[in-house]
Amino acid sequence: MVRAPCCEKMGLKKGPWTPEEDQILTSYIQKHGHGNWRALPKQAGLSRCGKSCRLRWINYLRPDIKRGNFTIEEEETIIKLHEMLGNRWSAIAAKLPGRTDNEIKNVWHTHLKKRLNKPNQMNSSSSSDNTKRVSNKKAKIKRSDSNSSTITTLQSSEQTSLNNGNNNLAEMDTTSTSSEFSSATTNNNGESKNMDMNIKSEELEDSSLETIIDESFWLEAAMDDETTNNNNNMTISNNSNELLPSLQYYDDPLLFNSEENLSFQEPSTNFDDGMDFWYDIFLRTGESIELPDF
DNA sequence: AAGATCTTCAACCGCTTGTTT
DNA sequence: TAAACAAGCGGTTGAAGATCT
Repeated sequence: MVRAPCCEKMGLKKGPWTPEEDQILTSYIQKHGHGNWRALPKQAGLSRCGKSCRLRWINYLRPDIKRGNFTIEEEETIIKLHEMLGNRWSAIAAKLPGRTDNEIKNVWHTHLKKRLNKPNQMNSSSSSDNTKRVSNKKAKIKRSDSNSSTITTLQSSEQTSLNNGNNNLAEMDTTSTSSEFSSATTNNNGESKNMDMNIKSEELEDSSLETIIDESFWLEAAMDDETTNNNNNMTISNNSNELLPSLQYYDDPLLFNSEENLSFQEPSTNFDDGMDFWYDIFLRTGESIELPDF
């Protein structure tokens, strides 16, 4: 593919947009829409490349853009979705109406990432939201290629701490920059399923939270967090066409609220709907999920 | 008060993906 | 089928403002 010449070589303007340019772009799109971004600047009379116009419109001028600080709920959502989706900002933005991928990316890098890396701040916060933030920090998505994805989980260590009152990550080699360990989960038939957990150095930094936070914290979190209300095991077929989860509930009333009735439907193979489905499953179970090929 | 350092975020860049010819 | 094109995505940059020393 031949790359389109950059703005500079075309003699087009770069850098911050002026209010006049904003006005021209806004009024043009309101009148004519944006059929072809490449042709738009010329037709609108702007000395910008189409790419720049598109970005300005999508990230700033669009009428449905939500302005102002992110709410706690929005931050929660970003954190949860980031655990599932990783740095797939556009996919995360799709779940937050009025927010752009760029904005979410910035918020993640400037606020949320730091916050999650500072357990003291989370514990000292007056808001219970931070408790949820940590307790929800159970899984990460691993998308090694476009055909397969895995939501991996830190819950095995968490589970150990809850069940045994022992909060350590004994199986992890925290001295290496990239470690692997496996956790065995049990399916309905009592069979174990090994789940690879590829922990990169950055993730290790995050997972070290679990080693710092004491047992009582996790007990509180378990009581507080909806994701631990249903502490299920899930059987997942290797065949992506047969991804119907089966559930096995723990008897522990502390961890499982039997009042809540879980029901499942056939997961969609459409990415957005499918992600909704698996995200919901993930929230309910906190368990690793191998995603199908959407 | 002023310079240094840090933080934030709009914008850019290069690459990938999807569509058209 | 391949090339060309357009749009979209995520990583990165850099200017401006805030905070620190």
